[in-house]
Amino acid sequence: MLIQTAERMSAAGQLSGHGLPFDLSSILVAPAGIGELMGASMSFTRNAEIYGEGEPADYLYKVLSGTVRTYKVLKDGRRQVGDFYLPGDLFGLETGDVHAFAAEAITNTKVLLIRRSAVAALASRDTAFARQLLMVTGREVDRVRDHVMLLIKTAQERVAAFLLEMADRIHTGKDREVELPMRRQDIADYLGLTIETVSRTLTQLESIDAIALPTSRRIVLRNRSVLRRLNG
Amino acid sequence: MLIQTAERMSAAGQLSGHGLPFDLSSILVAPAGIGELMGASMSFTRNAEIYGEGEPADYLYKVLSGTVRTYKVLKDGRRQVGDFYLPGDLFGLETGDVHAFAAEAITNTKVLLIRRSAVAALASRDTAFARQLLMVTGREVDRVRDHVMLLIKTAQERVAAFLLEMADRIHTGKDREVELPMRRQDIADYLGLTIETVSRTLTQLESIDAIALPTSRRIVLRNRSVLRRLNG
DNA sequence: CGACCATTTGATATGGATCAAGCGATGTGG
DNA sequence: CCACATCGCTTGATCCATATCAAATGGTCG
Repeated sequence: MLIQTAERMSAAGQLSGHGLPFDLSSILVAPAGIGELMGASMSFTRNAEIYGEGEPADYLYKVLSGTVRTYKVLKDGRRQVGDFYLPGDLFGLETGDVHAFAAEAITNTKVLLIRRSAVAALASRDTAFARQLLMVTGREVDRVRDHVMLLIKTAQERVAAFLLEMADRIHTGKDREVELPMRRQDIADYLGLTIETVSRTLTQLESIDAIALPTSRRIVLRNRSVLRRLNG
Repeated sequence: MLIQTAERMSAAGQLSGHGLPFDLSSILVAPAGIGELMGASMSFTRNAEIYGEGEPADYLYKVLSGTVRTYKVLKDGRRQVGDFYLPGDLFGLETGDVHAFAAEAITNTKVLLIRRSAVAALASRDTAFARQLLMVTGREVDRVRDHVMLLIKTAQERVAAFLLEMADRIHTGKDREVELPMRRQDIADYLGLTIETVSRTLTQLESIDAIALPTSRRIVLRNRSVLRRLNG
């Protein structure tokens, strides 16, 4: 990723510069926009790479708008999507000094960049910030563990769990409906299935009236309890 | 787990009581035994429960001797082993206030107990400690992510990766040989396979001279590069 | 020695993958 | 503004890796 091309703001400087206790929640949970006061923001078009696997992890990112996928590709081309990130979500936080997964924009996406060095500096100065950072990382552990639990389930269970999760995370007006930002291939690679199996499973869920598919991306959750029952 | 039955030591008291900078590495990487200076130690026999899923997470644990498995059981009985923990490894560190996975001793096991509240207190006082805690949690994220990558591979690839990992982590005298502490069922539930598939795959790896099986638990890595090549 | 438990091996079934086509929506150039 | 190319998705037919069901073998301990 070329940082030079970004519209840079005073961001990282402010982050590491002030001495006041810093509330991490402004990065983590504040509505998109507030965080913009302290970080360069950058835009990516559909399918653009935000960073590659193995690149130096100098920044962490907060989604301001759009959707992001992280993924890893095995030698033979199999791709595993690690997670999807929606507005307000933080991604790119790594243990090592390089990114273990690559990141791409699924739709046109705007992200806030936060210097990793600034985060580290602040954490070593501000205990409350450090605690929040630890919490965020801990939640990431939980999410990845949930992903492991997902991958041992049947196709029906995986797809049902995926739909419920997305319905929870994507806040549209009506809460019986989800507009999925990602393609079937992304879903398949997240769930460890093929695109055909995902498609067939959706059709099948439709046939038992658990969902409806007005368009391929728009999904109506007709019967959440049926979907929930499909979980181990 | 009933703490009352443990041989208690001054441990947690000391941990939270002193004001000196505390080196987390003594908990994390020091040889088993050193850590014992500050924590209750407790012993568990083969298959004994250390804590159950959903129990309050008041302690975190360091393996002094033996081996531990963490796991979760789905409604229908399918079991997923989260990870195996060997001497020196830390487990039971949670985001929430309850354990997301249960923990059991695989062999007779001795663990060091560390009060979570003491860890939290120390982290808020000692920046270096907090940083190390974050590192440990970050490494956990990496481990779980690796587990996800494992679960999308073929049976051969999973078993090969498992053997290589165990050979790296279990330090016996000779490094061509591993003595596995866990049963086939544990391996199967870790890899998301059945016990029969694990067994057959081992037999198959033996037939191509990648490994030898002097006994069912003892595995000789005859040809590491073949095993490594079996990875995506 | 005998009972039990762990592991292996064998026979068969099956869920999801693969291979292959068709269909619908979207966008582009004429 | 239409015709056609492209892309994303669905559907169909078949295959295969792993699960399931079943039995035999081996190892351990009272």
